[in-house]
Amino acid sequence: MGRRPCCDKVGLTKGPWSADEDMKLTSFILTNGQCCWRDVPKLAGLLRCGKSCRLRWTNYLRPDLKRGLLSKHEEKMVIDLHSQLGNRWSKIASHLPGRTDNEIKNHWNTHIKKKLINMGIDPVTHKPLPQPTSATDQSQEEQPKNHPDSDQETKKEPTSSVSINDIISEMDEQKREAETSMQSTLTDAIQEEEDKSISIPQCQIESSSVEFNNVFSIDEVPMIEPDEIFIPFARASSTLSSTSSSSSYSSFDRNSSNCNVFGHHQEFFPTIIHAQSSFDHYPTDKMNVDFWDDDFISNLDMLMNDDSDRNNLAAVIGLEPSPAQYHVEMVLLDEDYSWKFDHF
DNA sequence: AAAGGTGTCAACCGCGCTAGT
DNA sequence: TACTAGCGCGGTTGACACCTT
Repeated sequence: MGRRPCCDKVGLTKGPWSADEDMKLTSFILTNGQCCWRDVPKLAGLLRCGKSCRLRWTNYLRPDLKRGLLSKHEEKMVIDLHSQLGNRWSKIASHLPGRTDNEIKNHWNTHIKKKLINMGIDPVTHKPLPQPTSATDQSQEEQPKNHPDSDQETKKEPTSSVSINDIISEMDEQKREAETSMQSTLTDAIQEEEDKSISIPQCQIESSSVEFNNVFSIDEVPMIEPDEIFIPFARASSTLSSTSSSSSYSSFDRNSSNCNVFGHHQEFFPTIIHAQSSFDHYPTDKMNVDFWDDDFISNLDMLMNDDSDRNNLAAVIGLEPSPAQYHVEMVLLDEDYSWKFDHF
């Protein structure tokens, strides 16, 4: 037996809300606060059911809502939270002030899901797809969800570094040839850069034990605290990776939110960004500063998408501007999944 | 310029959970 | 304990905008 309808639908308006309805509802809520939703339409003079009023208010009229597309760091948070919480959109939304569950759900279904699939990552499990280009993989998202449910949400399935390696090594195989050709030129540029001392206040500059090999395991990547995020400028060459532990690391000025990726150290690519992003230890208010600053993200985006920057970069290191030679990937790793950005 | 296809997102639907009686 | 009412959630739909041919 189905549940009784929340209200008598006879004579009630459905569909898009008019400006007049919005105004009535808004002024009512602002004057009286949120009370019993069933009574709201009656008291506000609306021919809507209470449920519709609640939805309209929470998803659209609430004054604290952010409008517009999710920023990159919000998107990243959504992905990370989804890997931990599954399709619990309201839980995810609670970590993103000003965003609604509906908005996040829509964004997930229309944007993020496709991105992940294109990256060869299963949007349900957040693990690499077995055969990323196979058409049959598309159907995987139709499979029953295997997210941890509520009593399991803190449990994490161990990520298989081998499967991640499979994907990455496959990609690396493709870029190895191109990288080889630029290796000798890069060596000179890198040596020159290593002679410089990069010192930026408040920036976490440290050597990394991570080896940026063609194939790397996330097990080899040390977890760091969010406030210790650094940007290692690994060379776009596997054979140069062994020098990364002694190389300089560029980073960005946390106070000014200026990223120095392009300002002074264009010789190097940001290859790996690694952050422990357990939100249990990473309160939302911290997400608005430091690493996830929009300026920083947009600068990275510029590097990854702007041909002129690539060409400038090529000029600096004395190469012909050919995107194929700079097949650089930016990988963000988490305990549960790896997230590959576009590589150019 | 028009038609068809695709993407986006606000809104709806129905179920589950919880509090009250 | 059983039932009801209300709310919140996730899944789905449909209208509109935009894109492609």
